[in-house]
Amino acid sequence: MTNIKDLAKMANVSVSTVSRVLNNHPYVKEEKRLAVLEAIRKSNYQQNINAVHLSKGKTQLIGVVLPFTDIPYFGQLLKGIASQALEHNYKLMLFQTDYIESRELEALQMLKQKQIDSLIICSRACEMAIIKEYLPYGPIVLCEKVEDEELAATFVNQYQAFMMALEYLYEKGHRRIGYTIGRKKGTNSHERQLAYEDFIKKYQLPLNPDYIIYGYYHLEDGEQIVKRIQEMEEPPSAILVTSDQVAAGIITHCQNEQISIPEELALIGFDNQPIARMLDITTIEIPLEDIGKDLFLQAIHEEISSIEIQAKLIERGTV
Amino acid sequence: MTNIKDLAKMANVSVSTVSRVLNNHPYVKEEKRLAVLEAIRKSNYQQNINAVHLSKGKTQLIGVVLPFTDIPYFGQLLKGIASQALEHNYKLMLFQTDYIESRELEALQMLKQKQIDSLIICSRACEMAIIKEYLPYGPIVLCEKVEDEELAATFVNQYQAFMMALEYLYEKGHRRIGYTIGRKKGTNSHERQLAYEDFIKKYQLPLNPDYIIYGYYHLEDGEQIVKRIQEMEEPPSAILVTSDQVAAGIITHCQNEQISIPEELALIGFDNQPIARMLDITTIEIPLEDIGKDLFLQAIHEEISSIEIQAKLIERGTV
DNA sequence: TTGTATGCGTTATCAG
DNA sequence: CTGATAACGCATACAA
Repeated sequence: MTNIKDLAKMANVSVSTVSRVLNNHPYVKEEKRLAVLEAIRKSNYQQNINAVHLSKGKTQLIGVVLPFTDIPYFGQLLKGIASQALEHNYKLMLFQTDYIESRELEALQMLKQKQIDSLIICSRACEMAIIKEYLPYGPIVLCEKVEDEELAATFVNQYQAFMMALEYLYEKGHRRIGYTIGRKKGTNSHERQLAYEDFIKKYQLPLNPDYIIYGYYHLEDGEQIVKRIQEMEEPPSAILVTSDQVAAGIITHCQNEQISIPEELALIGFDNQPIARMLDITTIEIPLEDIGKDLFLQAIHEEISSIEIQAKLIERGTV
Repeated sequence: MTNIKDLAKMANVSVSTVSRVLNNHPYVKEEKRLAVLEAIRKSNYQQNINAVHLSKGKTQLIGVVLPFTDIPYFGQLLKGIASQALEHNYKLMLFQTDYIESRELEALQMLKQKQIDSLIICSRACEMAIIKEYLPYGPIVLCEKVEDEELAATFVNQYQAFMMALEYLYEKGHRRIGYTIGRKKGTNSHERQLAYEDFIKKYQLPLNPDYIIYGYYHLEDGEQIVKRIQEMEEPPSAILVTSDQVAAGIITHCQNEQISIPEELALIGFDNQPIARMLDITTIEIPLEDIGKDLFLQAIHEEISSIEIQAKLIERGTV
């Protein structure tokens, strides 16, 4: 492998000049520049990027932490992130965590080790306090509401989104309303729960703990959910499903079971994924790809900002 | 940031000894080891991984090239790859290409620049010849049938899989059989086409070019496909759909259009994704996660191997 | 078992 | 505009 030293020799200049040419610095006589370029051409020179990284202390690499890669929600987020990474000449380092804390720590560690310049955490299992410990080592961007001034974030106002959906169902006459959610933990889940509780209180509805159904992420989970609902003494007349995928699963299973939607069970999905349009699912639109883009931009910019995204209700046929 | 030099001073040893402790080398007196460990503890030392990379000429990073991140097919492949990466202490660098050649080249470039140790190409747009040029710089693993001895690959025998599906449809009495596919280009597509042509020839069926429908990847594409079929003078009685996602889309749209499956249109999906089980889709099972694992293992092993995966027909209700 | 010296390939500083 | 030379932080051959 030829290096800049070799190039310098070939072009009869110093390594500094070679470096200048390589980095498009001004103040290089055209003549020497051409000589260097010629040497590069002839030698099939290839920059060793690790040396650049070491020397500069930067890697042009952004870490992306997400629990699952095979869930469309994260796939779309990733798509947005990747599109901007490409545009800004950054590369992505992927950390698929399965919500296992140690894996999230590994990603944070990479930040500390300077293998990545900043870290985007799409969803996390570990404590916020731990994350904050790593702030000195580089920007960290989250995809959830965060009160801390030191942390950048792009997030959906989940409280408002949830409340909007609940109010809509109430307007439509529903009084027994439940919701399904991926996991109980997490800021987003918490925000939603708050909205739910406030809603319940506002209209003085009974709080039935069975109506909060969690642990489901996938299309195929719809079956389980429907089963659980069917087993209830007083099943909900409507449910908020925090993923269109799961909503689609529920609908499909209901068809098999001859449960008519929305008559017997109304539902509102989340995200407005293609499948929602397809199955005519009333849903809360969340611009995941755009959020991904914002997340990336925040990861490479110095200023710490907090971007709140408003969700939108899309009325279709499941309510 | 403290470095090994500082540690050496603190522990009253040489940098080599520090390095040895860091890398668990033998031949270090317990006493000195403890001194170093203590220094590490006290100093909040953090190894600069870029320096390690430069020094070693390796990065413990594997590149993954794939066109889309929001298609379950690739999500599952990625899941398998990621699981093994984790197990073997490698990190992943993601290249989302949208089948744009220049992006694939970028990934290959990274290999040349030694930013990644090897490259897994899940699907490609560029010529094989180009890929082969980069072979000197590190292992390249493909996810398609490849005759070249220098290239590692894990792939599904698409010809056999396709033929199996076609024969099954023939047995069931179908004579007008079409298929939908993501793109016309690509080894996998080619293999499938070969199988299709051989099948047509074998049973002396008419070759209707309209029956080969390409350009569709997503669930929501089902609508388009059904429309195209409906517009045909002599529509196929059965189609092979090379993605369960698309198959699901077709089924959903057929329900809206009151087209009964399998009576009016039979179909066989591909991959055996959760959605296939859900919608009771007859499909060709492809163990994507396992393939992903194999791809990764090939990427880190020296020996070049070629692993052929057999697909399996799963009989359900759409034929 | 330990330390010295050198190399890894670049960038950056500073003097000219 | 150009070139020496010192970082960057670590690994390792070699000597002891």
